[in-house]
Amino acid sequence: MKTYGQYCAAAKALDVVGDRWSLLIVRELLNQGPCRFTDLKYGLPGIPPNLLSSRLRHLESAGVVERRAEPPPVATTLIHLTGMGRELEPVVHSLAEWGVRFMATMAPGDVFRSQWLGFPVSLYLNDREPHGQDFTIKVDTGDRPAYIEVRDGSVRLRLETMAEPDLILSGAPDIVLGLLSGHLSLSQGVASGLEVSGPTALLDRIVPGYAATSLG
Amino acid sequence: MKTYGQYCAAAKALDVVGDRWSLLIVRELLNQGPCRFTDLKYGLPGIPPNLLSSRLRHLESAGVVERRAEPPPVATTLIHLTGMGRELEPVVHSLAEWGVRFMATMAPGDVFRSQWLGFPVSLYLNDREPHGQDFTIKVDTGDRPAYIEVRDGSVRLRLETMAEPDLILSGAPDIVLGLLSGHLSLSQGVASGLEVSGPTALLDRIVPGYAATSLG
DNA sequence: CGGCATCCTCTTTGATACTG
DNA sequence: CAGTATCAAAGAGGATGCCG
Repeated sequence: MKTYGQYCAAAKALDVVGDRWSLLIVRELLNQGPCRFTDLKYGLPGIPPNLLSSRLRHLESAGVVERRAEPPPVATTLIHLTGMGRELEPVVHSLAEWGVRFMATMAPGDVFRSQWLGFPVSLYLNDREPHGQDFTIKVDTGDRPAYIEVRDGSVRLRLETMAEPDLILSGAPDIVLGLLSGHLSLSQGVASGLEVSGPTALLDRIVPGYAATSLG
Repeated sequence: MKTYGQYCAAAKALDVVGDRWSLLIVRELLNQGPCRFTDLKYGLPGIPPNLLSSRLRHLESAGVVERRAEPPPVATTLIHLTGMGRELEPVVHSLAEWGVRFMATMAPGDVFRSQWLGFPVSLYLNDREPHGQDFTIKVDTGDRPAYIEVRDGSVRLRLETMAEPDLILSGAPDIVLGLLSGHLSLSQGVASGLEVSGPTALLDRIVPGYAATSLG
């Protein structure tokens, strides 16, 4: 991309990460951690491989990402965020926070990846009973499963397989999101095809307005 | 721009404001307030008018900006940010905060506009003596003058003409910025062509590390 | 496979000129 | 002042091929 040629901090930032796809590459590395080329491609549905390649070279030369040849058992090079790259987290998060307003309904053709649940989880969920028992919720949306881990008073999204979840949520991404954000009650979710197995009272601990909506 | 087709909050946000120039248009409206087409064009050096026009239409249909026909004495329509548009402030600010690292030197050919001093002012300057006397610094960088107003413990950038500033700073944008950010001492600034007239001790009140650098 | 590079078409951009 | 018109050049998107 051509630089803006403006001596302004915001324009200089966009000179580096303002190209199409660039901030989404950073999003993937923030959500997934160090990635192979293929992992990035999977997390960026729609990107042509030559563009991914070109963007990575640009971000690498700008010092946002770096490649490291990993020792066995990985046996490939992984793409990491540098310190400078991690400092883009506030940018990506504020964008996501602004963008949640468009998530009410899923457009036809929209693709979903489990790791994108990270934003709603950190935005909406917190543990109302920080000294209660730890628990785990498995979330299945058609992509690989993700896990909401409630532990030591914090709520985190995990992408690795976790044994014996206490609750399993299964359904379309927008329905699961509606439930987690408190915009949909459990009964509304179930009416829209959500399947729940396990003690639903656990949701009470972390979902905003859950008590209210479950009464209604 | 084609939508990313991803059911992800960050991608949805970029579907709306991810086009080239879009976030800079928002930057101008945040810094300048409601603008005429021509004011925007001046604050976005390098933008072709058809692109500005096209972006404004897109942002308007997305609900980020709106046009309002102003009564006399304005006698033209002004472009305003909507509430949704103002909520992009954290996005633009976090971008600017990330981008200040590229401001150490001004690239040849870079254009500068006074209103862009708003970011460094809110990022770097605060009043160390909130109960001291109010004062005003006029900053002249070749573009129209801007004023740093220190009043009631807060430091703000003003773009309207203000009478009788207590101090006048005059010099190239990168030198003025170096001084305001504390990366340049007063003597280094003067050695680089900065002209100062008035009681320089006032800078002590608001510039980070000023005491240290003025000693060194 | 994983990690790109190539080719081709289509859209967007940038620069300039022009109009109500 | 507030745009639209025109046009060349650059970039994006999609398919496919190569090479360890």
